[in-house]
Amino acid sequence: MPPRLDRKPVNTYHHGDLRDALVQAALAEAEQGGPEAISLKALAKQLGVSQPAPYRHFADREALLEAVTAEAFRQFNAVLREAVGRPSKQSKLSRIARATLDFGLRRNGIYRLMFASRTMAAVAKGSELSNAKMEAFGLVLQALGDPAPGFLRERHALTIWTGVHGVVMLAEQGLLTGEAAQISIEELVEDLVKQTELALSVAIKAAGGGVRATG
Amino acid sequence: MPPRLDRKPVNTYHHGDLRDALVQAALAEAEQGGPEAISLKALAKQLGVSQPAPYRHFADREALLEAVTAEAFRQFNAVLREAVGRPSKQSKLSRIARATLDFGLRRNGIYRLMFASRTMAAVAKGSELSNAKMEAFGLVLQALGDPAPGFLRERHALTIWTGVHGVVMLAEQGLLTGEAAQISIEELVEDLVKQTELALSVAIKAAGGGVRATG
DNA sequence: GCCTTGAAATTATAGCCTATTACATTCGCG
DNA sequence: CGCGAATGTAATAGGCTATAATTTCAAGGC
Repeated sequence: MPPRLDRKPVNTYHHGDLRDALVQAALAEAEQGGPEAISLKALAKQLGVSQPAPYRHFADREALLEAVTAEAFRQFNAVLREAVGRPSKQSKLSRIARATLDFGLRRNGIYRLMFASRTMAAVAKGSELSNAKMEAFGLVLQALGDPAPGFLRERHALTIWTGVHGVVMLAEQGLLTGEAAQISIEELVEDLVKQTELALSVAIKAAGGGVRATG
Repeated sequence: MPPRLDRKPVNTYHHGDLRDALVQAALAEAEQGGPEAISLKALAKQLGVSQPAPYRHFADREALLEAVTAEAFRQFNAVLREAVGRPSKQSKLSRIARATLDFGLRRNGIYRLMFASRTMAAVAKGSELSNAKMEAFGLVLQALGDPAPGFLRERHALTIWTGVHGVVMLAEQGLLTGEAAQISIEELVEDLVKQTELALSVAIKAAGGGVRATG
């Protein structure tokens, strides 16, 4: 673990905390223009160091993206936790879905970094990134509450997860605006939540008897 | 010097059909490595022309990507039409969903080009690309059948559309494999379809009385 | 049949970017 | 204080997009 020092732009030759500065700056960059907007060279210039300096801290561009994505997931998870914890009349599931939608639309560049870039594909299982990702999914799972049997919860959590993801991605591409969609995006997500809750209640009722195991 | 390609052109200096050759070659490239694998320089070399040659036919890289995406949508639409037309015991909706899933997983590079790249975002409304996209959505809409009132159909078509999209994207990122998912991807999509059909039937029943119009 | 003309392709070049190598500087610990 | 490890720099190679100026070719008017 690299030591997390306080922010110190003091030094001249040694930056002090270039690694963290790079991650933060890259995150800001991605927020504007998405993953492809992250340029090591530009970041180095912005931070006042030479171009190759970042390579002291990251093997290559992909390694930086991975670290940035991990940080992004941490922020995302914080948002989800807040949404779950907040007292509300709405169901936890609805709150999670809305929070995700909101994050995905408002901070779309970062969202794409997390869910729509090639970065995640080849990431190791025990990595901090992988863990952060799993935690996010765990929060959705949790939001479905206790009543549902394990495998049902997982299944419906995935449905919500993928559904909201789809909405965000397509909305951001303009595929949900124009002639195609006279429906507001919020309504769409709300429908998704209701559908899932409906299906879940039906499934629970039906599962009173024997239940087949998935495998 | 380089042997003439398998396409039709017979000419030496003038390629004969460079534009189309570029689109086809780029599509093949994207099939392997996704949108980011498309390099004008590499394509030019592969086709035996100089690097700047492609710029005679496309203003910039983005313009090529747009043309390639349009072609990809044409192929996708053909697959969907086939799925809808094919006689089957399963519902049209289910067939559409499965066909989309299959396309999204098997030809993932192309799928990402269509649905997960920045290309679509800034595309004009009347363009061939935009039209091809709308046609795809229309096919989903069609698959929901007549029974549902217009706005309900649209809403549920979007739910399916976004849901399957989410499944494909997350699956391809490995977010649906490992500890998280003991559920098979196919099951997930099947659930999605059933959920939608269930919700649709409930909604239709409920809509027997007054129906509010969506803005 | 020549000869102009414009489309298509070429060479040359500029400017980004990632990444590596070899060298310089600073930190911090004994 | 001094030395090694960590950190940063300069120089460089190579890939990419894109533009400018030039050359080649095909075709139609005369």
